[in-house]
Amino acid sequence: MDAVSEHRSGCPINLTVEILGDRWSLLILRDMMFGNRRHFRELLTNSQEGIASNILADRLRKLVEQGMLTRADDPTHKQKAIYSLTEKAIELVPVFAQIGAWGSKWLPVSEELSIRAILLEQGGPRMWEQFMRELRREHLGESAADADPDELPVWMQLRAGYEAVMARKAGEGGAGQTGD
Amino acid sequence: MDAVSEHRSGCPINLTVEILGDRWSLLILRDMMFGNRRHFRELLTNSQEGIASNILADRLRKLVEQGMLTRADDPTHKQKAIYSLTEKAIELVPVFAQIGAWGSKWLPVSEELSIRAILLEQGGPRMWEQFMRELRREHLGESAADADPDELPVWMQLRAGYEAVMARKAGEGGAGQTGD
DNA sequence: GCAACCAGTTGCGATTTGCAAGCAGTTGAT
DNA sequence: ATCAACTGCTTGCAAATCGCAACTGGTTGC
Repeated sequence: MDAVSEHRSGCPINLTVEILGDRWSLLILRDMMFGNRRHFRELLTNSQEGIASNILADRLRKLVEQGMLTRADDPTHKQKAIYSLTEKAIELVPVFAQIGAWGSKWLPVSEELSIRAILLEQGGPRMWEQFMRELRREHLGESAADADPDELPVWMQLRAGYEAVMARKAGEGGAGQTGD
Repeated sequence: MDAVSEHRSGCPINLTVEILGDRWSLLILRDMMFGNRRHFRELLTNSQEGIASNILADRLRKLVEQGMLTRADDPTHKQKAIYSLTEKAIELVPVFAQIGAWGSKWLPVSEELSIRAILLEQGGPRMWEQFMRELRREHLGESAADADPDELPVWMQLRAGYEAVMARKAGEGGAGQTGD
């Protein structure tokens, strides 16, 4: 995958697989999009799936190379790096929505980890667009001029859904836990 | 991934990645869905990306294990095996549509290999549903009772788009090639 | 009878993965 | 000023996976 571009084929599915077709890249983007992680350590220690630090470093580097992420210094801490989603990555929201819907239907998901996918599916393209606007504001620094003040932000709707499930589960008997 | 189900997490995105997150599984499903490949050799020798036979055999076995495909003997040839998409796999059509749309927009696709993705995107959920009905008829043996006789089958629309691009390219100067 | 075709399998070097530990710095509290 | 905790990684290494090439046992059509 150098400058002379050694791709296996020019098919859009294949080219996407070449970028995202491994066991970690999509999960990192998911955590940045839906879990609001921006720093290396956040991604490392809050990872549900337990990514290793060398693999995280490698994937972040590749995602930056591919134009999916940008890396910037954190002004509050000389050693911290802030990773941001690019427009290219933000436009994966509909892909995530469809994958989340499919996975929730066909795979043995846990309720609290799939509620957000289900809400996003139910919200449809309109909600996806709204969520992408929120991500642009957060990651690309765009203004909130086009924001609809009457609508609850999508990230808040998703968090509320997650917390409702957790609260119900805690009440039902098990010892509940908060956290993202 | 045994009976005791050792998953990294119950997140729908993660579980999907565990099944499809490699460099070949999605491409095999793509070729079966959009290229109408049903036999081992078809998948092997017509693969745009050049999959190796051992990897193809391994992925087919895993996809059958996961309930994405079924394998049956071909009555016309004692050695031939017919692979069919299951409903679980057919319902990946919207995922493919979104990935194809995203890839076509952001990656260096070739026109003739992305025209089908673009047509599928433009057709929207209505076209995806129609295509899924066609796949159910072809792979699950469902009746064509619900088919709309006024509508050109999706696979035919996609093929027509592909051939139109190829014909134009051939006319424009280069030596064109047919083939799927 | 024989070439072509069928779905894979085998051997093997190269690459990738994943775990554990370590590193050179920075920060904040004492 | 000191020190523990935290920062984004890097390194070493064993295990698993990948991908190429050759090969297998059997079937089919001519």
